[in-house]
Amino acid sequence: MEYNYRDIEKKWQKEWKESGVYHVSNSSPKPKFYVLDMFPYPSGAGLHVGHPLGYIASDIYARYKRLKGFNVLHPMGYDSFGLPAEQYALETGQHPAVTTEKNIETFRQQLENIGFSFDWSREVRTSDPSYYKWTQWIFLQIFNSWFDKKENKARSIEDLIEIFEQTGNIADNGQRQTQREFSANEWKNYSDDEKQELLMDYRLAYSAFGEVNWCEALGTVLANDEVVNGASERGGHPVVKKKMRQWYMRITDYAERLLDGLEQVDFSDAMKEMQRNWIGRSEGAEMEFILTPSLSAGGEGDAPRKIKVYTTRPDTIFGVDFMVLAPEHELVKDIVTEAQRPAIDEYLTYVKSRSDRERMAEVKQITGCFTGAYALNPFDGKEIPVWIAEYVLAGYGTGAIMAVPCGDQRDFDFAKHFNIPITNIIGDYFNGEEANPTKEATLTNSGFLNGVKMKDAIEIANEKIEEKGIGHRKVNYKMRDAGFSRQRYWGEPFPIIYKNGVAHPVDIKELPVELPHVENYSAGPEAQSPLANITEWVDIANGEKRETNTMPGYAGSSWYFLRYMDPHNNEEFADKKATDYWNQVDVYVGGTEHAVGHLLYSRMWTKVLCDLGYVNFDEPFKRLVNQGMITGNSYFVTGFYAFKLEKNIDDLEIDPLDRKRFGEFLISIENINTGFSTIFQLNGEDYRVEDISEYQKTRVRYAHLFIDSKDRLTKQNLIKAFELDNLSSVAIYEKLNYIFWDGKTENGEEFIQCSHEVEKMSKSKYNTVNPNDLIDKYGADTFRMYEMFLGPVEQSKPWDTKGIEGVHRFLKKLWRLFFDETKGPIWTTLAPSPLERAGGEASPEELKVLHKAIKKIGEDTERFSYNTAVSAFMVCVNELTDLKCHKKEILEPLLILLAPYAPHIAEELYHQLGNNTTIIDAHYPKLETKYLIESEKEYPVSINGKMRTTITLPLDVQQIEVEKIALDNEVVKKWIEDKPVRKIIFVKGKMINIVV
RNA sequence: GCGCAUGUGGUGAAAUUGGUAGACACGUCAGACUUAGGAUCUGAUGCCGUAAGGUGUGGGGGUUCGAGUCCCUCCAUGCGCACCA
Repeated sequence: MEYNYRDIEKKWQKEWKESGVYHVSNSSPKPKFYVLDMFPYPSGAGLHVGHPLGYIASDIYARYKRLKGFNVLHPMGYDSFGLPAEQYALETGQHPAVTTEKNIETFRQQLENIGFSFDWSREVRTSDPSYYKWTQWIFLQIFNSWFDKKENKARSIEDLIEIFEQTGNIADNGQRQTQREFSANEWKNYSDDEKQELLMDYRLAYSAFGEVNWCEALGTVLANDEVVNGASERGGHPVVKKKMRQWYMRITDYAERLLDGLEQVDFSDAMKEMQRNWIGRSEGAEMEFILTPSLSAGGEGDAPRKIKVYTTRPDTIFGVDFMVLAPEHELVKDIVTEAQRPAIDEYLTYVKSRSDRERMAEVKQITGCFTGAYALNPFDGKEIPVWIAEYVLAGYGTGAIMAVPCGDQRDFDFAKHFNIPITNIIGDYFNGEEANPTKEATLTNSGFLNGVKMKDAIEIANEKIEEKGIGHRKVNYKMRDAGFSRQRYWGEPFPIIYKNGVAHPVDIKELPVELPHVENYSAGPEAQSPLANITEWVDIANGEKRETNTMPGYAGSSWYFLRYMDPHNNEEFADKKATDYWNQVDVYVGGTEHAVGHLLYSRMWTKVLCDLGYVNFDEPFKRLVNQGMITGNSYFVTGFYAFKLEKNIDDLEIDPLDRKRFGEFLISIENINTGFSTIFQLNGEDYRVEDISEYQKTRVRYAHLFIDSKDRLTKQNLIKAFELDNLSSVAIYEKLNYIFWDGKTENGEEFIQCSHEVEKMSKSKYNTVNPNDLIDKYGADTFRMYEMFLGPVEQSKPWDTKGIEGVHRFLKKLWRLFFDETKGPIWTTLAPSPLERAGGEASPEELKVLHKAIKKIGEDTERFSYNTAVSAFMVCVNELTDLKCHKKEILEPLLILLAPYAPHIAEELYHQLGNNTTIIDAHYPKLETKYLIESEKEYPVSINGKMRTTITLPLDVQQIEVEKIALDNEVVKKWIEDKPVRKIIFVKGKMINIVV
């Protein structure tokens, strides 16, 4: 009987599905365990080999925990709202719901092929009205909350209204940037609309005018984490700043708790560091500099104008040589002198003309302009010139800085560039060539701080600043409130209605606010969402209008892990009993790419829900395991070559989603023989031969090519490839005139040189491998084990199918322990001959092999070291083969060990052995250490730390004299002959070291 | 620039606490069985050397009886952040 993985896998997948063995109940006497995967966005591309890595890892863990006697929640669902589906709809007119449904089917089929143990009865889809009803409901809870800084938690907005009615917001003490301060009486006299407007400054979900990241190509605003280097993360389209009314999550209020919470969770240091970095906490002081008297606000008697700055280094106050305002700073127009006004206006025009992208790209370029105004150093009264410059950001701190050129490189460069004299306050630490940000220096030229070490001076300066009443200590965060609205169709509608232009929540009884059907997905008037076009939906009675924005992609994913606990509940987002029972996610497996997006948002939402009493835990994920990315090999062409386009790239029919990174367009040539992809990169412009030299890399997509050499593409081969390619995308090439050469080489052959680069696997790079192909060839069990065998789960690694044969061989070898090709079943429950012990009783060697595996595999599984666990299986099967062990007593426990890794073959053989229940009902084999203990052990003996020989001793020997060892060991005898022995060291029962 | 990782054979990688470096697998070589082998099995395989032996975990230095592991320093690669005051 052969190992027929196709039939076996099909049979058991069907069986598991029909019997629902993986369905899990919310009540069980067993302890609970929650193993969660980051649910996928069902893209049209389907799964590639990189996707399942984390799913397999978590599935192994879930299956392992079940066998260990836990009630395991291991669900899966789909993050089915999102931009790509809508972009696709725009192009094809297909409703996103339809394409999403289709994509989910593909995903589901691919996932089922791999044999996961998900409880599909708990599947969630964020685009399902019965799901987003609760997304909207949670949004309203957040909308109806404010953050009490004294209690450091969210509270109901009703509580705040009560406070306002009693004391107004004066007691608030300027903690919140509100439109105005008011007393209780004033509050009571405000109209309802005014009250609502004021409350908006407090709500945790609020709408406000603000600068947003506007992406014209996608027709929507984006959150900060969705913008990478001035371009949209998805699609790589340019992003500009724009003032718009938007919804926000007041995540900044949770900055401190999001930081503190990291102490309690088991995330990797890198992940924690990334989150800390994103939150960007810094301690410092805010202080005011008075502008010279001539610049007081109005006439003689008015209070002088002040510039408020933020600094983390108040100790350097005497080193301030100039001040810089962000060009957008509101004070600029007031303080500029007549003489400087033309220069300033010119500079402002220049700044406005520059996109964020340019600003970021040209960081090194130093620009700025003197305002003509001077500020006074509050301690020594020195006059300090005030400049404006791009390098100071309006959005951070106060939008103004005190510049200390001897301590800050940017300030130093600026001072050098504009010839501003530099004061040295750090003595020898400053060499005049570059700034030195040290804290070790002893201050000089620093008034009352002279002779004080900078480290200590910070505290002294802070005290002095507060004492003089010119400022106070302040903690700042880089993180901003998260933009929460999108001008798109395919997302959750806001449960918000405008009455007289004031936002009101929809009555909870009316949820969900369903997404209406539209015929046309293009933007509404004035860059509004497509929903704005459906007037019959927008306009309710009495001039009331619906909010037409939709929620961003991270809305639904910020709480889905809670919905799995009670997915069919129509009364609540989840029964409190269910959330109490399942509690935190014990193990969360997913990629690092969500470090600052999804993970922060879900942590915040959980904290809000916890503050409001809906759940009992305020960190959603107890332990996070980041699977590494599986990278693909992309081969780049590095020689000279050229493509000439007859048409502008914009006229080519290319899926816009594939046009990553600003119109570059990608073509890959796949070498099917070797499994490598060869990729060229073609800039998205018409270009001619002479332009080529500046392009180091060029990609070509979609031409399938058969070549023998993996580093050489000949011109002829490439032409052949274009001819051979019968994919639809060939259409693109028919519009291309390709010319490429160089290569004048040894034998005059024209060729293109390739170098290869390892990058993230993605459809647009054409370096993906579909798991179905591998499963078809080797089976799901082989695929699962191979993905784990590849290396540590947490590590990124290039995909390479070379080693898969080895894993497949292992499974076949395992099969042969049970079946002989000709004889059929060969396992024994009774001794086959009188010479062997009766009853199938296993020998000590066999038991040792088994229990060694139980120990090693159990430990490895526990710590997610799956690659070494797979190795341990191989060792075990090799040893059993050598021992010719076919005893059920040994083989059955081995199958249970194997079941998490290769569930199909384990299940099949388990049944072949005569079991009638599925393996899920089995118990993980108990480790009997007694089988591992030996009475004697061979110890390595080293002399002076160098391994020389071995010696066999009884196990219980803790100490031994050198002379005794020397008695029957020639090597030791020789070594100690004429030398005095200093000491002998017995190391942890592992080895013996003799020092002579 | 700042922060965080990681550097071990031809390749993917093991080595849980400082204790026989290279488990396991790929690849390669040799052999067996075969009409055949892209099936299966056996053996060899870090490097230098016929061998004895020497040498070896990015480079240099240190601690230790003993270092892949700890400390210092330099180098390389990857990831994250990036005018954040």
